[in-house]
Amino acid sequence: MFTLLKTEGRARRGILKTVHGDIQTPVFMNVGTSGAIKGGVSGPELRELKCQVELSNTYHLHVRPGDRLIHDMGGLRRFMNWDGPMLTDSGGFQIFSLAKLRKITEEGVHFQSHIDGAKIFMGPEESMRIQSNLGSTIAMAFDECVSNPAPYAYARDSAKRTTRWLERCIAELTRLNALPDTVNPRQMLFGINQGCTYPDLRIDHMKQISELDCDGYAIGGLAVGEETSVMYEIIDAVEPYMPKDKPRYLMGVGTPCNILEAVWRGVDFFDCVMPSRNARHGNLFTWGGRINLLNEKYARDPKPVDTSCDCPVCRRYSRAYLRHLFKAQEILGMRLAVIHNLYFYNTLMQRIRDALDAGEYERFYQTYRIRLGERLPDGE
RNA sequence: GGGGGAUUUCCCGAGCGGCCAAAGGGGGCAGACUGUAAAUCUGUUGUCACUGACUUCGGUGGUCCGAAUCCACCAUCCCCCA
Repeated sequence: MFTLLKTEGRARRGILKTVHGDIQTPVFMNVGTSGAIKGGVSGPELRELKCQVELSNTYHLHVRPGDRLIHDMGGLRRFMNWDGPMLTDSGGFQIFSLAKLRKITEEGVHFQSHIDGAKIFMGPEESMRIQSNLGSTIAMAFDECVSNPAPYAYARDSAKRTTRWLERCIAELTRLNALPDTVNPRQMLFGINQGCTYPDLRIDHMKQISELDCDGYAIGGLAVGEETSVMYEIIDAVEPYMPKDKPRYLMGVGTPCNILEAVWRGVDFFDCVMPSRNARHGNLFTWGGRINLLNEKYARDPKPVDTSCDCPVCRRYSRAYLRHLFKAQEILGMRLAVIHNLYFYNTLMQRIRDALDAGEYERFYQTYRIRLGERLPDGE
């Protein structure tokens, strides 16, 4: 059940009530693909980092350790000790990211496991069965994430197939939710809009899937090769056709600026590997801009990563120490960096919500949208 | 005391007469990263007046049109014999 609390222009402030707790939106979901945040942050620790929703992946967990095993262990939330809401991605993104290891048919997709080369078949029904076994709060429809740029005819045919797959997902999940040993019998389903960079295809597809009764709608297939300006144009084009009373999720996005822009355009849910991956590579976000901890200029810098941040890392450690940990390849360095970046993203969302509550989002957005993408100026 | 082997750019290490400012690692410096095959990938790493010039391969002197590469002596290190 999604409740819209307030709007400012197209920007929305809402709450999604779920069986695993309420989700205050706009929200950023913290990515733990294989049932763990890379860099070593545990489920319970996510709470301290103000994480509301954890995200894991159907394909990866099916390959290892197997979704049936996770079902038998009580579901992924219990398995990884995360008691809040969880969203599972469907495996559709792996059609894009593992493009060299798969073959698409109407029925589904044949993957070659990136771990051991084993043949894996995943169609809408398989994806729903796996996600049901994982027991996530929200399951994502099995879609094809197409790499941009793509030919018009391919984009059109692929989007049509994604619609047919969505109908199959709905039928299968309805059946699974009714089974007696289902981990979460009230698992929700979000449909996914596709159509590459073609506004007419995007709109047609959105109109079609909005007639199917999903619990939320995602925009997929963006930030996969096209210019950022094109991504915004597509959101602008498709947003008017998204149901107002359901949550909207921009999949895989993005930078802090992308999020500010997309909230301004009416998006409620986000997820991205950026805070964790960049952290592992020494790239940290601050309210004054990005910093690369590996830079020599931080070798003797006693300041915290972000002088205005109250995360567990900024309260205790200097840039110099973190840089040393990275240089010495101590895993603590990565872990602390990931903690900071996730806290930053979750705090960014909290401040977005606060600004919306106060009716001051436009000012907030204009203040930060450029700054957050730039390098932290020297000496700050 | 006698015999043999070594010494290369920040480090390790290839090179054994011209195509060598010198392979490949490491380290250093910088950049990328958007529903995670990513603790990964890319660039760069002698100096400068930088599509060219200059200095460099333990030291000094030599051979040669030309030497990191050949010769002599010196220095340092390692191994074997006494």
